[in-house]
Amino acid sequence: MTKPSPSARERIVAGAADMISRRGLNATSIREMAKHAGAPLGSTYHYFPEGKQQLATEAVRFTGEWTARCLRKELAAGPVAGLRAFLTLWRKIVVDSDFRAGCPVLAVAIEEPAGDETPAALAAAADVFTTWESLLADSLREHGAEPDQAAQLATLIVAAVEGTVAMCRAKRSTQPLDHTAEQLQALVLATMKA
Amino acid sequence: MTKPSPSARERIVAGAADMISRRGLNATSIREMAKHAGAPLGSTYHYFPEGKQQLATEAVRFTGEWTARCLRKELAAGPVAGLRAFLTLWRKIVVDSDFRAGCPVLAVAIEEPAGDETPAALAAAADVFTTWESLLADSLREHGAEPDQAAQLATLIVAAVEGTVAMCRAKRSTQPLDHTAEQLQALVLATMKA
DNA sequence: CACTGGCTATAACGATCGTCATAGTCTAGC
DNA sequence: GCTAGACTATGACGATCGTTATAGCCAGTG
Repeated sequence: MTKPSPSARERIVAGAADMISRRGLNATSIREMAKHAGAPLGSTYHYFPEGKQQLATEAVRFTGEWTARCLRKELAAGPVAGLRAFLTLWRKIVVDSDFRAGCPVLAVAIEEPAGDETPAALAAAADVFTTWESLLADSLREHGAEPDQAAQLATLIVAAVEGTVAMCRAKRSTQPLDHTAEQLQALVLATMKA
Repeated sequence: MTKPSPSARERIVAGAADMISRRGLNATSIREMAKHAGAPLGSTYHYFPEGKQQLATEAVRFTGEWTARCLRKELAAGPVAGLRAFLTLWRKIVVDSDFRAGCPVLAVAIEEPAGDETPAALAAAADVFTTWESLLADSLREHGAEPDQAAQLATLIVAAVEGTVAMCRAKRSTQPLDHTAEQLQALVLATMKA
């Protein structure tokens, strides 16, 4: 059992998530993903026999789980801490990339399939959004929020953060994140108190 | 004939905005945009000599102005009415397209340029976001909101709506829009009252 | 009438796409 | 050593991309 420092497969998935978050799914070629991960093109189809759809699906799930893990850990200290961690996580991605990277889940959610079937990657994006919402909503409920208020606010948080990250990229400024952070934090506090 | 039907140029821009909102910028070819508008490929480069970047830029501006016009009109009846119109506008686009269309401004904002220069289309997207925010913030201020609260809330509204539309597409459900609408409406009311 | 300029029609350019096929290399277990 | 299977290397396939070039049509003006 070779025990890989990030195995080639993992490197490809992580790199694909990064590239998709910058250029979008359709604009990122499999050749570039392979090169970015230092892997040969042939390996890509060895690890992901279903091709680009499979790779995109795994990249979405990878980002979703990584973020969910971070969220889960910080939510132990309460919804406000979780919210702050969520915001900090995306702020770091935006700033570190000089406003060039965003959320690969959003990028995949926005591009329609060629045919009319629902691609696996889109379904994976929906799952990721739902997971994030559930984590936030559960924590809010545990801290005194009304059940439906908690669900609504969780949706608002996820949607607002995704939208804000995109706005920061367009404006090449973190001001939108500052605004959204203030408003969401106040709203979470108010919802918990009620 | 004053203007028998939208001119060929306008049809191309409007069609491009629609296609970009469905498939993303990079996945929409100029050939498809021309065909979708019933125009020959040659005409595209006649009307838009700078190529795809120019067409994308005009599509973003077109959507931005169309939406701003709608927003301006409804904001005359106050921030709550404006918010409701904004939400209704995007809900209609999502539902009428059977969850296949979204916001072309967001789609353009998310895709990085090939080189490292800032493409005109991205700058246009930033302008559109800023315009929408200003309309909302001004109206909020006119109705009793604190100036910085108004700016923050305006950013939150635009970001949340953009993100929510994307979530609705992924989930193939309007529930995210319902959640976001409730939360934002309550927040606008509370901000005005304060 | 000829002419001009906006628009169309058609074909081509090199590049790159997703995918597949095939042969070669490496390594673990017998 | 030898073989099986995991991985790499290489190259090709048809298609489509953004863009350009060139020739043709067809109003309106003189």
